[in-house]
Amino acid sequence: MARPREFDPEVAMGKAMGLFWDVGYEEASLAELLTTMGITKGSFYKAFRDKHSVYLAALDRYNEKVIGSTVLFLADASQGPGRKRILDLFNVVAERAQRDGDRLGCFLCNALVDKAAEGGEAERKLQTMVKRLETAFFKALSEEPGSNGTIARETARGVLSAYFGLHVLGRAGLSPEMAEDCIRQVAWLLDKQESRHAERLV
Amino acid sequence: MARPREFDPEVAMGKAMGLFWDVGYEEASLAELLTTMGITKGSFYKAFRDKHSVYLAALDRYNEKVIGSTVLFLADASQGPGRKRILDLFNVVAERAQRDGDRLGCFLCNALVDKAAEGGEAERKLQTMVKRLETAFFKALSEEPGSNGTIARETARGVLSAYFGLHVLGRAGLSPEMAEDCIRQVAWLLDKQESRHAERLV
DNA sequence: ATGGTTAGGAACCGATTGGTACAAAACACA
DNA sequence: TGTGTTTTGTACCAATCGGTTCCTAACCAT
Repeated sequence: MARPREFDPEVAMGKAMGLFWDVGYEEASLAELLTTMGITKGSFYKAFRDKHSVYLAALDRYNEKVIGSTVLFLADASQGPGRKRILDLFNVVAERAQRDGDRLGCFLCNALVDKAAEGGEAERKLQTMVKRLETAFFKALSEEPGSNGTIARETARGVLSAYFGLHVLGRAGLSPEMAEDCIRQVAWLLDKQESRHAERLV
Repeated sequence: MARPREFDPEVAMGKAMGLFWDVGYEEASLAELLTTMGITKGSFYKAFRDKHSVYLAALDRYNEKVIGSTVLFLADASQGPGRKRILDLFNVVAERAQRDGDRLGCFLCNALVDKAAEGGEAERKLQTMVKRLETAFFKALSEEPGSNGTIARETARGVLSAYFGLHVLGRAGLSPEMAEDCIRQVAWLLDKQESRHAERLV
């Protein structure tokens, strides 16, 4: 009994997330946001509250879609052992960073550095996402029999920081050799954890 | 034979660097920049070109002062072996990140993520800074007799990515346990390199 | 066809953006 | 004490910021 929307709020939010992901909160002007969403001001303010709430929603969306699928991948035993899944993830990240024109990096990582997040609701969202990633790594590392929780936790955190580090390096243009070497170090961390577990089993 | 400056451009630039470091380029409005520099518009535009050139100068200053002293520290053999110097550096970073109110992180890391850098002169500056840090780690790792260049290079790059990763985690509020675990992983990477060198000496 | 209801778009808002113009103020030198 | 030169502060600028208002267009139900 009224005029229907001409756009899909879901896909518009997707576009919005892409922009915030790419350029951050402040750098994304409302005008730019509107053109990338493909709607005009009227529709925007009818459908959403304001720019900031769209940013928060974009963070939620990233949590659901991107973090969600990486967590799923890290938990998917059909993809091989935990060690392999983690390395595969890193390889995907490195490959994407090397595709030219693709300097998105990781929205979570970018937003952590972006000052827009500080203090408010955004910061809490970011912290829960960090926690989610950490425990995803942890679980992938804990699945082997004989694994030790403390050791797996340590390793997971080291892997997490390497994960963010690789993304940061990706923002500056990541050479294939650099990427390869970074990933090799992660592989060492994983090997180290395996051998420490083995020691405990003796 | 004319009116002298009432401010020291050197210290004003220092304040400017602090602001850009803290909040990034876009987020630092000219008005905010002026108040933190302690000068007014007239003096600003007489002494400097514009906001962007001050940003570039701030990057240069960071390169000279902060990166410079880090590189010096990493090269200072009187501070103990290379392995210890690297771990000491990481501990300093972690401690600073845990002091509350101190969420600066690393200007280089922040600027890499900040979209303001992309494409222009800023990006080149950032890339040279990254390279400088990498070779500083590399040299610290290469000083031991019997060390292998390829292995040291790999390790240096892994350490570099962990370095950035720790800074990113610091922006989100770094718990002491998280910091401890991250640093322990770096220690493992360094141990790994030592044992690989030892193997080659057999 | 028509009335009720909502979306869309453009005009408009005050505030703020980075930057310029210019007059007054403060010094060095004569 | 002038006088020339530079800094300083203020007034001003167009452009853009995020956001509101309001009228028209478009749809559904009757």
